[in-house]
Amino acid sequence: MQTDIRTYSNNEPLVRERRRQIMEQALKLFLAKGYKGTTTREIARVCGISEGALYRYIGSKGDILHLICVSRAHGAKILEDFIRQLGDVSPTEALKACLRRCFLWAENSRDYNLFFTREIRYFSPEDRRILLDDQVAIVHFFERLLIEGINCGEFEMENPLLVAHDILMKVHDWGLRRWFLRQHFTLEEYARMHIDLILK
Amino acid sequence: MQTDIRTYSNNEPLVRERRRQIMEQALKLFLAKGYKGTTTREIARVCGISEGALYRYIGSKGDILHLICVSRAHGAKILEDFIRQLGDVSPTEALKACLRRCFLWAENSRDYNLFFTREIRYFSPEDRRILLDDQVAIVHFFERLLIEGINCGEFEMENPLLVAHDILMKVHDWGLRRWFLRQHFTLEEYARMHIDLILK
Amino acid sequence: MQTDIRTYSNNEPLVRERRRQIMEQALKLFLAKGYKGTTTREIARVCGISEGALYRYIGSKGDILHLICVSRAHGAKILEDFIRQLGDVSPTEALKACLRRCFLWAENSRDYNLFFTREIRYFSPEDRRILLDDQVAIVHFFERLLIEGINCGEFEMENPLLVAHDILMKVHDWGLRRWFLRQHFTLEEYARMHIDLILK
Amino acid sequence: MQTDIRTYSNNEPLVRERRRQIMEQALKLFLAKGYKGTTTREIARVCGISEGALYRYIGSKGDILHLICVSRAHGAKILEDFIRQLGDVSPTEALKACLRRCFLWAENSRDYNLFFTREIRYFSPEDRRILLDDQVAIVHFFERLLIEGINCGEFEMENPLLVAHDILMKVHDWGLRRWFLRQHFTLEEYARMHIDLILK
DNA sequence: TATGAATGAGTGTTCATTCAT
DNA sequence: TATGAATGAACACTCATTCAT
Repeated sequence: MQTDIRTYSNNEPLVRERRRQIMEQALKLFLAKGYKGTTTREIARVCGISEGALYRYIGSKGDILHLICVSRAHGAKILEDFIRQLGDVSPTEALKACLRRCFLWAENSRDYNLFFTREIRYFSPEDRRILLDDQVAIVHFFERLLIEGINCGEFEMENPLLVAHDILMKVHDWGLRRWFLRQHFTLEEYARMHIDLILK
Repeated sequence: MQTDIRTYSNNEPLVRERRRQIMEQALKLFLAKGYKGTTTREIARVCGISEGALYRYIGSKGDILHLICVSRAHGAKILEDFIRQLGDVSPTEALKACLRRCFLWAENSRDYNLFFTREIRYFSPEDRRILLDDQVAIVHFFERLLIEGINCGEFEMENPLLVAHDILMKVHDWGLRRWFLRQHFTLEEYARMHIDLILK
Repeated sequence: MQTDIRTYSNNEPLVRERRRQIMEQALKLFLAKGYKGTTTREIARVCGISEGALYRYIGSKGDILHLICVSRAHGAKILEDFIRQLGDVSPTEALKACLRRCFLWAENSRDYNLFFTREIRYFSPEDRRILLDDQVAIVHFFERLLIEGINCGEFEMENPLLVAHDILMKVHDWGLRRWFLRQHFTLEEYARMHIDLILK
Repeated sequence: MQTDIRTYSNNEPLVRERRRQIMEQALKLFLAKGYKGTTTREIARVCGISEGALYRYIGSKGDILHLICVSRAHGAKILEDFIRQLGDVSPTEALKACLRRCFLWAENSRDYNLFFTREIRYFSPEDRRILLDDQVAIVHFFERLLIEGINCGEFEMENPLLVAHDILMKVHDWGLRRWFLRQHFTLEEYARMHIDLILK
């Protein structure tokens, strides 16, 4: 029974910080060797703590997945916050800015997105739901943006949902196929070119 | 030790056929439960053979990954063969046909592509190289096609490599994000819309 | 998942025999060191097999408890069978014979009874039910015998249930406090004296 | 290493009181979850102290067993004290009173007796000796009482040791098989009936 | 003196691989 | 050749005990 351990000092900043460290280190290992291919011993070692200490901060190996999930499934929220701060701009300007922001997010969250794509199977059903819902929310965020632009007469397109999905795909791609893209483009170039392409 | 087993009856058609069966059955399990989450016992059972017999056809569990790799990392080759059979057509027509062929391939190879994406880390460095090279070859195949079209004056674009990469991305996407796309499009619709989009 | 192992050759006599051996050896260890104090490693070692082999025959350490339970919770049945074979005798004779049989059972099942008394906590609720029910059934078996004798006028007693319970208690005691009783009585003597005492 | 801790403030009443508390609380847990099934963390928590503080009062988990042993293996002494206070009464009266006292002791010490029976194996050999010696002393206490009565001509029996042992057995039984007996008798009834039975 | 984080050997269990039959 | 029982190192996780603060 480890639950008692995790609850009685649950919110202390020190514990939260430790958990963040564990999550960060574990993610690196998971990316390099796979979730199943990584042992708790290795996680403890790269964190510089003993196996026993590891279990002071997590309840089980699976808990690390949950920590990763809750700390990173916020793509849609980031965009919503971003557009709110953007103020009153034309749909074209808003789309451009959001796309740039989204590519930046993909760059920063590259490891997480890669991990979610690869290891989605090992997340709990609830966490899986959260992860997928975030993806769907991002698509619908861009769809709304596009529809607004269409209504203003700034864009013209047959199927805004398809284009919105295409955007998310490009964004992910920067993470997933970076090994290839990096040889040919910087993020700046890649983002600009795709923005041009989408806006035709 | 796998080498001694694999050498003594390496080319017999029966052995090759068995290996294909094992690979096919194992892949299904790997997709459902992950490579590490699948036991050799399960593989033997779904193949209808004993655990001992399994090791007559493979040298180790990892060998199955190799079998999957060599039997399926042929995307570029399929396209080359396809275009050869296509005969003498305009770049636009060739591109359209190749795109359609490529979406079809993505549909048929969905499981394999998904598997490669998720479990790439468990492949040997050599096999990883083979897999990545095939992806690069597909991109360059489309790049050549696009450049040909530009030279003929049929297409016009800033960066054919970017567009070529975009194509591969869309193709993979049909497999990877099928759970979302299927709700909104059929493969036919999706292919047609993207072909239109690319050709503007 | 070990269940698949246990099911496909479940009934083969060899497997059953192995299971019996494991149960027997494990019980010895459990008695000497307690259920929780005994490791599966030790069980495997005294059985002369590897840890992996152990799990071919049992699904978990707890399963051994179940094996012990089903193989030994038959005290009431033994008595019923015994009295059936006894044929037509007077209640006094029947009681005498059954008491002797029951003391013999206690002698033979000493380890099991001791184990049940000590480790009842670790049995599953279902097995616990089975074990307690058997005890209750033995008490009621003797109660019936006593009531019969009372109705025939052969015995005379205030509360046959109390006496029946007293009998079971004495029987168990031969097992539980043998270290003391053995110094003073043989089983034969002990049984005879208690039979006299009960029949007054 | 427990010795150094226990020696330096061994006799301070505060320390002794703490130890008593720990023993009392730990016993409750041991009874509910078994000795091996109870963690030192749990013991510390129910005592309202930290894990580190626990080790100021005990040297090891096993020490708690010793504390339980020395504080409770006094059945014979209780009876000796009781009979001394009883003054000058007939053997029959003395036996009756002692039996009643002993049933009461069994009722009050039920948890301890149950614990000793179940977990005897985890006690040190020395403590085991102490516990068994107390049992033997109780039997001999009653044996002496019975022999006295026989010599006075008040009782008549073949083997007073057997009867003495039978008494202890009945006494324990009230604790061990209480789940069954409670359904049919109160302690009062049970004691009275057995006293009648023994005195014939 | 008291705390509770840290330790690491040990637990039950799994599974790729081997090998007697 | 085929079988499946056997192996044992490795896994996720636990807990009595220690020790810096």
